[in-house]
Amino acid sequence: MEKQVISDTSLRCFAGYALKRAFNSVQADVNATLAPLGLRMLSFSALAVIAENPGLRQSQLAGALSIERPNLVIVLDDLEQRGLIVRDRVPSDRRAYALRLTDDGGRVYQLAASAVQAHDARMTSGLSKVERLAMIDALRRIETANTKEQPDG
Amino acid sequence: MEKQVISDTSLRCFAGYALKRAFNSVQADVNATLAPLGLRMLSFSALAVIAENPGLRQSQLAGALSIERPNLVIVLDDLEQRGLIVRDRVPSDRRAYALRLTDDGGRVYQLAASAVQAHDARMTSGLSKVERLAMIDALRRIETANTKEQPDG
DNA sequence: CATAATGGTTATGGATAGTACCTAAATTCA
DNA sequence: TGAATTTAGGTACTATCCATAACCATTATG
Repeated sequence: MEKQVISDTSLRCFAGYALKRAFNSVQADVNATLAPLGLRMLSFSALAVIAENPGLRQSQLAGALSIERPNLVIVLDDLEQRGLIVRDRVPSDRRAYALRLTDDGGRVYQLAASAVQAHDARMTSGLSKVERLAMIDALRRIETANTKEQPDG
Repeated sequence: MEKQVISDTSLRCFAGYALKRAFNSVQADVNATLAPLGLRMLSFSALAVIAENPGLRQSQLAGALSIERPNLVIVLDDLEQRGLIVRDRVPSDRRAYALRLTDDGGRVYQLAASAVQAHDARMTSGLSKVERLAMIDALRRIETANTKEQPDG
């Protein structure tokens, strides 16, 4: 039985198809990278933004990560139970929590950041520095292509 | 209450983060584009590859789409029930099915392809033709970055 | 003080992707 | 030929990701 080659030319010309395939590959690799630390793509992203913006609130974090608030709750529950973050009460607003990394969370984040750095370099090893930056810039423009910017009142 | 800006600089330098954000945006838009036709990203991709390779078998389609066989079954069941594809028996191998579009499936695929074409143009409207092609090429290199190519026996 | 808006949560569902396992049929090989 | 293995398709189940609706407590608005 000959393994005849299947073509997908009509899909290959779509940016979205290339995006999907590349993302699947990257996601599988980054999850494998983070699994030993008990993290996933989303929980690592959460740690990174908390590390960079200590004291931010959950809704701000959800906004920064472009996810809905309910989805963040589960992620933060997990990180909190494992002692990587704390939800401090905000004195001025008793509804809100101020998110911070614990010392342990900071250490885990540093380890994870190094691992993700290596992962990212590996995934983009076929690109020059210029190509890599151009691609990131292009992706950013795609991300905001259909973001209806409503003018501030 | 001032809306303080949350930064994600440490994540923005990762190609994978840009990829994830762009993909989420594109996926939401393409699903909204295909919803009126009763299709999703995956079922549209399946139609496209079947249209381009009439008579191919399910395992070949799964391989072309880089998904596992069980996940394809549900997609094909749906397309078959709606009369968009047929599973013809292969005389030379009674285990296998030859996948083909019906006339109706061909028409729906043409409509969907036009809609996706417009969607893709909209998503990449912020890019020049050269930038767009460079990005697609870069994404392809990322996709295959960690694909261990095992030499044929 | 009544109403609306906000922060966080719960519950739920859809889309995606993976593994384990089953059957029928084809292939390999002793 | 006949047993063991492989392959094609399918079933069942699970995990992740992301979204919406509805809810409670608190704060802001009028």
